[in-house]
Amino acid sequence: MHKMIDFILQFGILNQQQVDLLLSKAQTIELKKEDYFSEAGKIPKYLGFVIEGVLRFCYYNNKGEEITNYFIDEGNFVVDNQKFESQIAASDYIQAVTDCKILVFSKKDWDEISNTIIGFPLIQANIVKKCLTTAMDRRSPLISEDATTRYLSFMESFPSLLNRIPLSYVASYLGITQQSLSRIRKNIR
Amino acid sequence: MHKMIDFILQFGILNQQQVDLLLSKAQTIELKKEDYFSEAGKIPKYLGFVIEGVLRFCYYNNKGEEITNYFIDEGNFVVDNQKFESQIAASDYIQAVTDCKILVFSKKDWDEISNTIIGFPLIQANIVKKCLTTAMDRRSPLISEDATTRYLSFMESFPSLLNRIPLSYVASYLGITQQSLSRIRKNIR
DNA sequence: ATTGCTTTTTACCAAATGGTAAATGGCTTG
DNA sequence: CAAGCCATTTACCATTTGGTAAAAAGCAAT
Repeated sequence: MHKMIDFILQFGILNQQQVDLLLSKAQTIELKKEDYFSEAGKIPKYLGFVIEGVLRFCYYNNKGEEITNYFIDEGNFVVDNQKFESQIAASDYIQAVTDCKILVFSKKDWDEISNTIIGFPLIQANIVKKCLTTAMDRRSPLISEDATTRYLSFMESFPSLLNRIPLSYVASYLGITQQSLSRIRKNIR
Repeated sequence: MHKMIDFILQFGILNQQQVDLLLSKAQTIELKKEDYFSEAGKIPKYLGFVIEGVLRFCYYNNKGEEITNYFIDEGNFVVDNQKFESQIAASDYIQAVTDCKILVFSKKDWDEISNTIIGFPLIQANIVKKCLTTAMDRRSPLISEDATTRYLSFMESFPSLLNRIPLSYVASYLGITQQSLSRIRKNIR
């Protein structure tokens, strides 16, 4: 539980009463591998903080290929930002890559927290900013480099994920086929 | 001037006095093509709103190649977010691609605005969120598609830029060589 | 240990992209 | 108009990556 509070406290100060309010609203859910946290076409129900496990953002492109956009692991918030906030149907799936334990807040509870704790909307906006910036910094270099460099860069971004997620997801994250990634790993060894 | 106010008003309400404060702090600067708005290794001086012209974010990768990361055109804020806010040396260059007219705020003035107008920090955070989300939505699809699709997607993202910026910048934005882009354009015709 | 299932690696050839260099086209300046 | 400069296009071949298919390896259940 406290991991989440520590995370939030990086972005603003909360007193004990406010921490208690937050924790009182949090529910724990468990997802099995391949379960969806939220689905394209549906309005996201929850904002979550990952206690254990790995999730991925993914979607289907024009050609029907499944593309992995991003990974989220322990100690991070997982949420379809724009869509949760405005309660609009999502365009991405958020799927458990491993079994997951996630602390979640419903939209209603989250709004109540936002309305009760002065300054919470700013804290929240700053968390989102941080997450988006990190995502951007990880994702951008993947465009202008060759596949080998992209894979090395992935390993730097997500060192703990390497042996926990299928190669096919990594390949799609890197924008190459699984076969190419396999070949690249062979050459690196 | 009003374009900027309109932009801000999407994210929160300001009264006339607050609008006047903002405008009183804004200075207009002009950049010639290829001038830098901010430079890698230097602390960003300004936060700006582009009145006229196009700028690009770029950096040099390990191999010394110049990579264009993003374009900013009229009607948008241009700022090295994290770095301006925390006054840390930037890692990217922000360069004028065409002659530009930009409304700028110094860090000192911007802070004064933030401290004076209640709720302005939240407005600001929401603007940044919006810009980052847009950037992310434009940038992400570039990874998992072939070069032709990436170019088509670029044209959708920045329709007004096509005939205003050198092909080499677009190519680097798309992660391909100028020659490949030229070939792709030929095939599309 | 064996079976069946899934993931990963290989292999083969086709297609796309990179790298070097030269040709073309467009624009500015004298 | 010509000369010079820069951006863009082409051409050529080497390299990388994709697509299809099969083999190998890992893993779980019996």
